[in-house]
Amino acid sequence: MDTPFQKIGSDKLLSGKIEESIEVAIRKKQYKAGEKLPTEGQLCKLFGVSRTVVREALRKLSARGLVVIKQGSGAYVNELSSESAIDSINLFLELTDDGSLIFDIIRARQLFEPEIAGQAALNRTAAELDDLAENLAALKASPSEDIEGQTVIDIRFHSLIAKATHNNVVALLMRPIFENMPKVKRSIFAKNKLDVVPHDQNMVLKFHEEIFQAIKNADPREASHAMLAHLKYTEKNFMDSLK
Amino acid sequence: MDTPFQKIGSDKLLSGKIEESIEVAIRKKQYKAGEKLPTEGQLCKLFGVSRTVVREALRKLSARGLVVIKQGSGAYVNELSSESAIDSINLFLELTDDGSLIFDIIRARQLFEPEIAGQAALNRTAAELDDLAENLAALKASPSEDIEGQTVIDIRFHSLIAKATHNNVVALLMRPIFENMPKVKRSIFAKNKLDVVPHDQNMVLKFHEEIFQAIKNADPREASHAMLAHLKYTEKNFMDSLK
DNA sequence: TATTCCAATTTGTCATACAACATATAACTA
DNA sequence: TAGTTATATGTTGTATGACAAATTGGAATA
Repeated sequence: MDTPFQKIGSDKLLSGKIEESIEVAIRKKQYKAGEKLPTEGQLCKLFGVSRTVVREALRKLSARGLVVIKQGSGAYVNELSSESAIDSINLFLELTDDGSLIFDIIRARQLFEPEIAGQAALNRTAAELDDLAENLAALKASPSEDIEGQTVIDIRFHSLIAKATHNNVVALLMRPIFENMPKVKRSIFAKNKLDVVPHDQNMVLKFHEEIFQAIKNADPREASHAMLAHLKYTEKNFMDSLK
Repeated sequence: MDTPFQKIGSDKLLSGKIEESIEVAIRKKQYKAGEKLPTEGQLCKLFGVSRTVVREALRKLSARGLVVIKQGSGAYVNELSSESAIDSINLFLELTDDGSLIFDIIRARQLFEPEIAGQAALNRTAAELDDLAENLAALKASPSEDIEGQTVIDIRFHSLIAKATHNNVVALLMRPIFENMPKVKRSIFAKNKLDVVPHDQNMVLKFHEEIFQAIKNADPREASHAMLAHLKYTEKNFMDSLK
């Protein structure tokens, strides 16, 4: 029977309480990134619990990417990389994929990336333009049969643009989308003859160059437009491959 | 000294290996959502390790939201909610916030939400229109001093529109943005007199109604336009509060 | 000074015991 | 019989002690 009452100290388990306690300390930056936490033994005394409990709490924190545990050394507050957060999103997308994930990725890109390109055109620095130019050169130099390599370069191109918005939230949220691009690409080339590959590489290069020029020219409308054209082409390519 | 070689069995630790093994089984859907995993004792025999190791592996999986452990009962594959993934993103944003988070949130919304509103205008169902109408009524009925309550309703309005795109990726990625809206709102009203509150509530209501009408009329351009106007107003409101 | 070696510290794993909780079965009561 | 209450069993939670494996820092050595 359900009652209208909420659970109070919802995490009854000791390991949960200790996990939370340490997490709060980290969030309050009482322990800074890279800093060493007390040893397991010290934590046992501090909390008055067994080593079992402390270890399980630390394991949970490490699973969430908050701390890194080094055997023989200690537990350290993680130099927070976004990896665990992104992985978490990607895991969720993969497990809940009912077959629509690839389509959703393609459509999401069309919604978001044109605006991102426009914003990048307004905010990009000279250094970021250099990075983009270097990326174009890499794609040009890539052997046409190396699809995996081209995909890596392609992802980097779009990631660089997202970063050039100078908006951390945008750059972060786009990463799960970019990291799923290989799935789309594999699905395109899986059932296709290899003779279409060089053609595709040239087309991608052409689109990337247009986008780059617009961003270089600080022309948001053109950047947005070029990006949308690029993504529409990718979608058409994908749809054709389904037949 | 770094070597060019990658680590092979990167997770040397037993608990890590077992965690990965169970994770793979779940990803391959050999264990479906809600299903019970073998007991700790059985897993010990299966992997030939101690209970300590098995328990730590299960703890890590539970910290990542893949399994739920119930004392006295067993470990179950989690009906995957997106909560842990979203929490993970929010934690990262909070810990890496250098003061620009609120600004990035505001700008990200201006980039993404107009397009989302446009897409929602194209794809929304009748049921989704009903939900939106209900949400508008709730905002209208909300006591003007209940800012927290209005914020909850506000978040739900924008979440409903994101869902109405029928794009799971879009709906998921917008959630960290929406869940940070209270920070913006608190910052607006923190230094302001309370007499501006009713005015703001009326303005928000007006914008929401415009957006709703456009979505109802299946007019993507107008929906997008109304959404942008709404967000520009919010930004202005926020900027004014900084003085 | 620079290197090697060793001892202390710290985390990793194992084994055992018991407590707390959940579940199914049996016994009991109306 | 139906419903409730004990009871027994299985499962997870916690504690303790022991030893292995890795790291670290200082002592011994060249």
